[in-house]
Amino acid sequence: MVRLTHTKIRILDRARELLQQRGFNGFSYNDISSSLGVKNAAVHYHYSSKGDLGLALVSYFREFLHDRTTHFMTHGGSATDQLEGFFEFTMNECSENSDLCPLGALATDFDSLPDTMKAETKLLMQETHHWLTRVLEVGLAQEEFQFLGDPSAKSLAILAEMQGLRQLKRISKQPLLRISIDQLRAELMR
Amino acid sequence: MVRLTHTKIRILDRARELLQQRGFNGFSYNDISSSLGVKNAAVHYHYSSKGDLGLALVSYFREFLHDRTTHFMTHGGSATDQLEGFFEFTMNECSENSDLCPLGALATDFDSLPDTMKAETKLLMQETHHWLTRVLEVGLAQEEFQFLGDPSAKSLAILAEMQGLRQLKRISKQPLLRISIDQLRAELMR
DNA sequence: GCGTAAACTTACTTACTAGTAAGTATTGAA
DNA sequence: TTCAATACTTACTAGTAAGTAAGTTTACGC
Repeated sequence: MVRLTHTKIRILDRARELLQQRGFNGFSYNDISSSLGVKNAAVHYHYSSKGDLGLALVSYFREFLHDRTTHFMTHGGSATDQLEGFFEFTMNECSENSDLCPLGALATDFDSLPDTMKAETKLLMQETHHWLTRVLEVGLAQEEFQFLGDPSAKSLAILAEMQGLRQLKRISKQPLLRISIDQLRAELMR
Repeated sequence: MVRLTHTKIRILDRARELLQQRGFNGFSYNDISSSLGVKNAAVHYHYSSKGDLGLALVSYFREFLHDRTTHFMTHGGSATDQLEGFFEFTMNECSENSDLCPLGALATDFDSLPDTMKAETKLLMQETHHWLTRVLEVGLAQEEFQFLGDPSAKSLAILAEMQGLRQLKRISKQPLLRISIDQLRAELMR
């Protein structure tokens, strides 16, 4: 018999893929189970309701963000490195299979999400916003960046632009991100 | 007996509301019929399939865009007026009930849309992009605007930012749009 | 080898989805 | 006055959604 113990991890990863491809209301327990070769009830065994699964998903995104940014947030570092890392990550995730930004995928279905998921999604957004704001603040202080307005507003604008571009890319099927990131870099960097 | 002849129009308008609130896969024929006080089959009478309804919806958005921009596209005019009209419309639509941008609402569910809807959505995006690009071109030539990069890339960035902001606003429940539009204006206008 | 817990499957339920077939009321034209 | 089209309703279908109860297999500690 082959090992099955990592089923929970596989479920979460498949759910993540499906979320970023179809939105939270766009996939079912059956979509997950059939592609993993297990039964519907196996998914319910690990995540008793779809709300539980969704909550675990958003928590995963929060942890991922935390892991990637915690060193910068506690010890500082180059703002350019952080921003370039963000751009690179976004472009990789987007080019592979046109995955949506998690926040973008959750936003459309936001009204129908259970309250626990809403709260967790709000935290994910706040933390993402907070991190990028900090990057811009540091970049401004270290004279790596230049921009008008305050860092909080500018970081939100950048996040919104990336999120929107990843969605528009699915409609137009063209590599919109490369050009827009180049332009953003040109505007931001001295 | 009260007049019912305008049922088709009411169906389309309610479907538009639901699309911008929940996405295309987030509402059912029953959601429409029950809130209009008619039966499920009445919706099917006017729009035989959900794909038909969706196609009519996207066509409606295209017509709306065309009506609002045709004078500028054929006779020219002030680029600032066009841009301010766009900002004002976006802010009104967004503040009323946190409606999503149509393209944003369609993007998440894009993969599952019927081909006819995909094609029509692509046209809506192209036409929106083409209009805003023209506005930026004219604004640049008339020295109303200033920005880096080419107008096509910049207009896409603006559209993506607006779309993303309207989504993020639902998560944070805060008036993000006003600040971001102010900032965009400050960057763009001389 | 025995008991127990973890990790499932089988087989089901209830609710809701898009969609349809057949019937009914209303309207306007010939 | 009849005919036919329009605009529906009633009553249904097949498919799929999330969720559950009860049984089965596997691994491990004792």
